[in-house]
Amino acid sequence: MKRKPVTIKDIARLLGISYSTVSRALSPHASVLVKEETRELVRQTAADMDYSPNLMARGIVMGKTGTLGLLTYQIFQEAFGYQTDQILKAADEYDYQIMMGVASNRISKNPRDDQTVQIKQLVSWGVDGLLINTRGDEGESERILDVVKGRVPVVTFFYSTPNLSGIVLDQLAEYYEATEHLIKLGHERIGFLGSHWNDNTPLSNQGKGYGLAMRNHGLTPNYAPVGTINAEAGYRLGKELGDQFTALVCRDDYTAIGVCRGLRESGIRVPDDVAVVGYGDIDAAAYMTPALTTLAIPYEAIAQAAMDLMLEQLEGQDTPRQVTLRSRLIVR
Amino acid sequence: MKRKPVTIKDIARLLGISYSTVSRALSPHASVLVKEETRELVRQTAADMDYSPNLMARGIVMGKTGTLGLLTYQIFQEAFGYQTDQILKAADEYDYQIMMGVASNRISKNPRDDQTVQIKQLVSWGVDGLLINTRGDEGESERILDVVKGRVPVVTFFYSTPNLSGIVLDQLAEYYEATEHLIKLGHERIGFLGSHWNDNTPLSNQGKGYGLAMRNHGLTPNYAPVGTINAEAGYRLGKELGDQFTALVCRDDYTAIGVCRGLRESGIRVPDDVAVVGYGDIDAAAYMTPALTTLAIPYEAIAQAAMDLMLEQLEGQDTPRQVTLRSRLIVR
DNA sequence: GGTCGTGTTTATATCGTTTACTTGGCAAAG
DNA sequence: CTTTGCCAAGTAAACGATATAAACACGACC
Repeated sequence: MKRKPVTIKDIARLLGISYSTVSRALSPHASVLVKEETRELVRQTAADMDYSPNLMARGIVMGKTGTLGLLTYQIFQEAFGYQTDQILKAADEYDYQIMMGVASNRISKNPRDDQTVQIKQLVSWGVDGLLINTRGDEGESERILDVVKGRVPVVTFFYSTPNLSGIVLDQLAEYYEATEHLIKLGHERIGFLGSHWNDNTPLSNQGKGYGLAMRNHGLTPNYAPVGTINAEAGYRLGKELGDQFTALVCRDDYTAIGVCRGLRESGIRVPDDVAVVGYGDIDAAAYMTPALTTLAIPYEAIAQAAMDLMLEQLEGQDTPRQVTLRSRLIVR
Repeated sequence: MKRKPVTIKDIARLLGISYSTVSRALSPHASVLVKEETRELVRQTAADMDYSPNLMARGIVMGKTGTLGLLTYQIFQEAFGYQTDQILKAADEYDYQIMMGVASNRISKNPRDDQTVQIKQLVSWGVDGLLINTRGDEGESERILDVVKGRVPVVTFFYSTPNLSGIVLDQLAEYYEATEHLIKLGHERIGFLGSHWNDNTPLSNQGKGYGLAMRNHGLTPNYAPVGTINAEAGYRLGKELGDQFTALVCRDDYTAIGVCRGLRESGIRVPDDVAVVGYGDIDAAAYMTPALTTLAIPYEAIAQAAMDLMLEQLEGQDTPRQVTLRSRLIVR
């Protein structure tokens, strides 16, 4: 029972005027010339008829849509929500709509969740620009460049992408600070739960920061690999660790929460026997017992900076520029 | 330096054939008749030229877009991510794209985060249907009906919307079960942290279920109001409660986590002195100490059912139908 | 050799907009 | 009384696709 949508022509026919006049009257650009009287009449009847402009038609003739594509992945993490919320807000500030694409790790019938496929989709939909939450894997930058092919401006955020404008989180510095914080508290046997510092990927910057801090203070770094980001993985690890460490630096809050639980189940007290540092400052982190010391990601600043870089490119600037931001250590 | 996008005409010109042939060769509908040889040639050159179809143009002439609008709010909650992820998956299964709109409670310069404004936007973008995460506030159903005006099929989920197809969570039954669980454990002084059972909104079904269970077992219900869903609110409440109760039923996991913390700060042991039940089964719930007993929302089933109802309507069926689902009590 | 059928391609209309270009009025100026 | 100028409204050509109907080969058949 789908009702045929009301078009500009329907309004014109009803009012007995040409449809270009209707288009003009309804135009958001106030500069166009229409008699105030007819404009008011058209606006009124349009509202009465429940007219809503066909944005596809508008987009096709104007060559732009006022819409930015936002591409993320691993949507089910809390961090995702915070980041997206801030980006929506920042985009809104400049009158841009957001069209979302999600490239998960899920295996789908169609390979739609592939990052490149999602990018193609968004470009095909005519977005004016692309905001991409990078995952930091090998060759990501080239892959993005290759599929976008300069058709739309791109701004990435989270992990560094050479040759593309983007926001980078200086995880090396962040983890250096977090590790040093633990060292200053007197800890010596500090472990790191995440990617190895010798993997030459952006992901390993966490480990690099940790390793650097350790060595700079004459301590030996020691890491345990963690694959996926969830509490379960941390939990299993925590049960195995025993009393090997007096402090642990984790790749994320979920891992941290899991590891706390795992340790406690092996009779180790947190934070008395082992101090744990997370990453992300999820809502639960502050209120769990014990409260989790963690690094708070500057979601709002990231969104702001990303939007700035995007507008810059939309206005013609086309040499890529990187902005570096830092998470704040929250000691609890 | 935005490169002009390649169109079907560009390909036709290059190959010296008419552009309708190109359109046919590139058509996803295999039924159209083109010589296999030319089809292959066109496909190849299209790929070489980095052609990507303009989905707006396609949508405008076909009268449909293969896209469903997904409208949510309070995106920063973990539940949102899980739900969205499942919906993306279910939609993908039937070859539908998702276009997201987010109506937050945020005050914006433009009233874009308003539910009705978002719906209008999505409809203007030509979505074939609308999946709406309801918030359960007064008159929501009428508001949605009024703005959609039958232009596209609608399926809601979470809170009941009369006259619209939708998935409803039977929170009354869920909270009855959770409360009864505590009663069977021997608790008598059980408090409820959420909306009052006499508010005549869908939101109050949690409280109704709790209240009913209490009275059915000869106990007196006792509730404390909680406004926003976050740990902070629960925390403040927890500090005030003292040893008033031996068990607490909460409107959500965040509140539960906060209240645990608050109680503990007033010297009350959880779960020894007070048992706490949450709602949502967020990732941290299972691994915090103590592990949180909670109600797990059936995200996947909701997504599946929502998609079923949507397809039903897309195929012509237009009498609204409601599907009721239940969260599973997870005792920890 | 003309008629027919079959398999491909091409011309053309259309979708709902915007916009450059015309046209029509009407008052002020020459 | 014609010309100029200006404002408002109408005409028509895009935009990038799909779809329907018409044109075109080309061999088979009577």
